Formats: sequence, structure tokens, C-alpha cells
Amino acid sequence: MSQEKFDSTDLKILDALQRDGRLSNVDIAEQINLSPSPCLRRLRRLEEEAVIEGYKARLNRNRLGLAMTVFVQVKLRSHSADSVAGFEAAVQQMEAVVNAHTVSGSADYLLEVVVADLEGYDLWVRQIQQLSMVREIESNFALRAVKADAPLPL
Amino acid sequence: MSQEKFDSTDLKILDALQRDGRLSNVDIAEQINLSPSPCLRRLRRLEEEAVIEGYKARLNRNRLGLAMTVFVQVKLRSHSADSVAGFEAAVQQMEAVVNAHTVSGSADYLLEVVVADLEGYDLWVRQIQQLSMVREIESNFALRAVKADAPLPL
DNA sequence: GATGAAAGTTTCGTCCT
DNA sequence: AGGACGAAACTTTCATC
Repeated sequence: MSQEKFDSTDLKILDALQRDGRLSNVDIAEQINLSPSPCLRRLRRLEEEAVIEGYKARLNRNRLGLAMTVFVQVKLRSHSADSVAGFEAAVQQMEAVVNAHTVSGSADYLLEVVVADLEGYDLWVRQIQQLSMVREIESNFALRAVKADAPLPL
Repeated sequence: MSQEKFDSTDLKILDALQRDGRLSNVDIAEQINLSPSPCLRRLRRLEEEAVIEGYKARLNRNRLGLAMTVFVQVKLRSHSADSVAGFEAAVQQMEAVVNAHTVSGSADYLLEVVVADLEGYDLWVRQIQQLSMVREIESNFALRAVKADAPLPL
């Protein structure tokens, strides 16, 4: 499970791509002082082994009218398999939820919810409160992003 | 600030790219039933206007030995401009912090911290506790990801 | 906004060290 | 393992409708 399978060359490729996901193989190769052939072989291997899970464009939420990010702590009524599965399925269906983890501490889940405004948030809260397995939620509104989607420390 | 500047074609381009950041212009055009020329013009405009902030590879944290994600609530001793600026500069320097927001509620900041293991977490905690402006922290360990880095609801 | 052609890149198979 | 070469495919850019 650790990174023993990855040498420093692999890590350089991954680091380059997590900073600019549209780099071509030639550009990566140049950046890490390797010729394109072995660089492409490594890249394909990293993709096939799902070390690279995919690529995505980072969009500016504010510019898109999604001005409100809310972190929501959720406590369930019961931790039966049905409750857990039902809640998680519901969360996966909700497009406003962009991240969701089970967490240690007093809450069961921590969700990151993205909506346009307070009205959108109200609509979403009503949805989640209609889930019978939800006991309690606590919302913390993001006021300002200090650091967003930074690269992983490789 | 709202999305009045973006028509449904723009949104389709953005949605395609947030799901697959390596799509070529030709592929996007095909996917949204537009010819490549106007599609590329729109894409470049969206990049120049920073609606698209960048592109990144999504990496599998576990495969890279970064098995531990922790959400940390931080309270500052004071909210003077110096304290705030100092704390935020420190957070931006710390590679383990991949996300940081100021939030409403009892805490001042919510951080997402990525480390290899408990030892790495301990090292990071010591760093943050050495900052004089930090009054108190509360850590919630992510036990399992239910949804990670999902596309924005466009 | 669509089409088509030219120029430039990228990818990828193959072979060699 | 890394490096080199060439063919095929693709992308971008441009002119034109």
C-alpha cells in the first residue's frame, strides 16, 4: 500500500500532472529530464494501475454562480447497515455534495456541499432532513477559501 | 457574478472538462454537437477568463502511501490582521494542507490535511501547535471516502 | 456557426543499447 | 530499464462559406 512501487521518476511524473493535467508526454519528459519513450511507458502504467484516477478541469465556483460552499456534519439515528447504505446512496445521488467522508469524532459524516445561494442551500437542507436516517446536522459555511485543491505532498 | 454570462453550450463544455480534463477540443465538440471551431473559441475564452482555473490529474492517495486524511478545526487566539495573515501564510506553506477555508461556527478555520500515517500526522500537529496564534485545534479523521472530488452541479 | 485543408504535435510501435 | 526513429493519428489554426 505504500509508495515502494514508485521510484522518484514516477513521483516526478505524478507531481507534474497533478499541477498541470494537460501536459503532453513530451512536455513531462522534458520537465523531468527523461526521453519521451520511457516517460510514456511509465505514464500509461500509472494510468492503468489507477494511481492516476483521472483528469479534471478545475472550475471557478464563484464565476459559475456557485458562490456558497458549506461543510455539513451529519449524525445518523442508527448505524445499521441499512441506514448507512441508504444515507450514502442518497449522498451519492445529490449533485450538490462534492465530497463526503465518514469521520471520527462526534459526527458520522462530513459533507462538502456546493450551492448557488442561501435559497439553494435551503432546498438542499430540506432534502437531507427528509432522510429518515438523519438525526442531526450542523452546517458551517465557508466564508473564504485560503487554499483550494492544492497538490498532494509527494 | 452569476452564470448569466454562460449559455448552455458553455456549461456543456465546462461539464465535459470537469469530468475528463484531457478531452480534446474535437472530442468536446462531438460530445456537445458543435463543430470544433466555435467550440475551441469558447474553450479559449473560458480559459482566458479563468472560469477554468487549470487542469489536474486526480491521484489515488492510498496508492501513494498517503493513507490518512484529517479534517482539522482551528481556533485562533486573536483575529488581528497579523494573526490572520500569519496563520494563513503558514497554512499555505504546509504541503500537507490541501484545502483550507475560513468558516462560520465555533471554529475559525477548517483544514484538510493529508499525511502518510499517524506519525506524519503527529509531526504536522506539532508544527501547527507551535504557531503562537493558534489557540486550539480539533482533529476529525476521515475513516472512509464516500464521495471524492465530484463534479460541480452545473 | 460550419467546413476543409495545411502545418505542426503527439502518440505509439519497434528496434537498439 | 532508457533512448532513438518513423509512421499514423490527432490537434490546432486558418481561410472560406
